[in-house]
Amino acid sequence: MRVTKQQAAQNREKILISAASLMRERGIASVGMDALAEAAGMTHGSLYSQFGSKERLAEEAVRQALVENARNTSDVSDIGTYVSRYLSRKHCDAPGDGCALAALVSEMPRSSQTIRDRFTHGVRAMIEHVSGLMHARSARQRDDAAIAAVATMVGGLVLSRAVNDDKLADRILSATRSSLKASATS
Amino acid sequence: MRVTKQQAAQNREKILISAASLMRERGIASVGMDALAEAAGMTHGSLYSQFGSKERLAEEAVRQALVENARNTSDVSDIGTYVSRYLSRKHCDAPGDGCALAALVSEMPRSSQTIRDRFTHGVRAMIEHVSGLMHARSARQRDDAAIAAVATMVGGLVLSRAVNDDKLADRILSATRSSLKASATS
DNA sequence: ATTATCTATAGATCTATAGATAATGC
DNA sequence: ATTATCTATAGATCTATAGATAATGC
Repeated sequence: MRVTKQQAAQNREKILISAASLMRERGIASVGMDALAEAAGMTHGSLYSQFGSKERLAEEAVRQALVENARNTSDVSDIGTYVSRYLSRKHCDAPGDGCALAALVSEMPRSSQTIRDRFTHGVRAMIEHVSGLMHARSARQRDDAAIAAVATMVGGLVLSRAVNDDKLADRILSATRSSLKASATS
Repeated sequence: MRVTKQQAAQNREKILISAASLMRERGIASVGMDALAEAAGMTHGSLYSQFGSKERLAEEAVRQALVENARNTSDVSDIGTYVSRYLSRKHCDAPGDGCALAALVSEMPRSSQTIRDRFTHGVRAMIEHVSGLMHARSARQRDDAAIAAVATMVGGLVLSRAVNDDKLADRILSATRSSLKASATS
């Protein structure tokens, strides 16, 4: 049942992409190798021959999710668009395709150093992106404003996903959006 | 090995308090009944005779954690103090004694309805408390400002706990603190 | 007699590995 | 000959239950 090198590389990509999505949806620790294998359309034995361990697969899947995030937001060049997209119903309802920081942030205190390092790098990347969209005079002020904006976006998104009431979720999204837009114009 | 009714009630309290703390530290799903029993100084069989299932224990432990939160913040009557305490190094380093919303928020999308209902109630309670400390004219404006402040606090805290770099963690805490204090005086 | 707790264990699930299979790659 | 994948299974862990124990509560 051996496949071509090319096919094996494609399978690896497929595993990574589906794992990056599934881990954001269900959590790294909570999702099993069987579920990850099924999502990729293979048996779990194949995941082990490709990655060796769940930890290794998780490391690569976190990298994959962060790369997807960077790619999906690279076209955004103004803070209003960034905030509107991030704090949208669509983003709220699609954790598997959404921000890896919001999806994985709570697991980081219990994650390995390698995974936390990659996550931390992703946090810095998001802060730098948002900082570049800020209008404050000094770089320090822009960074501080960006950090606060990132915290508000991540907090607003995870809270809107957590609550068991759609109206409250929408209220959280709209209140955080308008707060960020008000502070951006001041 | 039977104990008095009073002792049994005390044991139940002890289990609840240590479970509320351990679940905030390690996550509801990630902590096992053995670990919860050990933390309470009992065997896991005792936890089952007291609560029947892990789900039931988790439901009560989430309630316990939210009650503790309400009690710990009931004395705070100005927004500056609230923000300073919430976004402090001390709070960041003590998830087991800290805000249940920040500790459990990411698990809620995968939690039972009962647990999510209690969590949602806790979110409303925090918003209402913070709203009462806001200076805006209308109730609607105060609520919106409170929601945004809660999102910034929760986001800032979970991000500072997640990153693998103490300097960045401190920067996140201080930037979110100053952002919230600036918006409170405007 | 009732019951809070403990011990032992069942059954499910999870990570991981060994060995077989079958097709590629040299 | 090498290797990507699959099958079968080991070993650990996790939730849960049955039955024993021993002291309370009526």
